[in-house]
Amino acid sequence: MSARRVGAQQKPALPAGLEAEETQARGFGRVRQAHAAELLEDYAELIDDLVRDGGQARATEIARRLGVSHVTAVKAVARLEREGLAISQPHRGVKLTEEGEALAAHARVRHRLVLDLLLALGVPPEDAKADAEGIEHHVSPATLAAIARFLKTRK
Amino acid sequence: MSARRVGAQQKPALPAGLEAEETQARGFGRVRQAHAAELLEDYAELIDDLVRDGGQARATEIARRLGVSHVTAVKAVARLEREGLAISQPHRGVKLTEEGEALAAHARVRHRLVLDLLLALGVPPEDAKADAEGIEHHVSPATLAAIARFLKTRK
DNA sequence: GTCGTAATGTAGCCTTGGCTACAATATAAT
DNA sequence: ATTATATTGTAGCCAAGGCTACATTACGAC
Repeated sequence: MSARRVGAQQKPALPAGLEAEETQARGFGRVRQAHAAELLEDYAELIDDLVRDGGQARATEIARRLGVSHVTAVKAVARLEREGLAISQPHRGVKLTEEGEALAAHARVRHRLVLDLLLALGVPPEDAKADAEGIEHHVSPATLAAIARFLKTRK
Repeated sequence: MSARRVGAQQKPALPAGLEAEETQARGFGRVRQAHAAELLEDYAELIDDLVRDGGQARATEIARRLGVSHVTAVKAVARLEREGLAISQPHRGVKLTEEGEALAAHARVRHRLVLDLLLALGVPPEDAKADAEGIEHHVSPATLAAIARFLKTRK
């Protein structure tokens, strides 16, 4: 929730190599929004992983995985709950709501595709994994589709 | 400047689909760091563009391009100065220091390569531009090299 | 049942990146 | 010169994402 005022002042020449202001501004706004969503997606994805894998996702475990303090994890989970993506009970771990699961599923697919792309390009697995984590959140549906296409034809 | 405590507690089974904790935590830490650097890169890149193109980069113009208030832009420029990446004088715009230019140059190359990759994959230019903006900051040297290789063989 | 350890919760603080509103300057026109 | 207009600067506020330190609560052993 930010990025208003995509100001349309007077702009005469519209110099060579630069995009139109509004276009550019919109692009950056998109990035900022992606950032805001990122955290939720990361947590949802991880919680989903943990639940599938161990039956439950505890705040402390989440914190460990993410490399943050448990407080940070708890606050993030609280935010997930606030957004209707998860439910948690004190000593019984966190669960995703349907909406949360949908988000996680989506994130998972995207993540997988990005990772596969990087691997297909010959990026070393270690780096590919790390980069995919950051990249996935900035992949639009259009790009996702393109990646899928690419991987299919090459497989 | 964060992400300590990459906790190495007891972990027995190391369940199937999940990475080792530390590895995973390190990955996320990397992403967080990338985020911190992002803003500086974006500003440096843009300032460089504006200078090349119009001879000067004014705070207001930067703000417009980025779609933020001038205050935000000014604060960011202040941070650039603090980090030794730029110098600014009141009504005479902002200039990059050598270090700043190096950063911008690096960012530019990366940006270009990512964009070219997306275009090569057949992503519509509009989306490619927007996505590249977000993706570029999460591309490690290894991935960058892989992209360059890919583009070369395909050209 | 008590007690120790691990999991959660709370309080309070920091930095970043945003914002609006208002103040102060420059530049440029008339 | 004086006045507009545009550019910068300042103050003060907000939410997010982190942290440490300390308080509380469950669970399991014994």
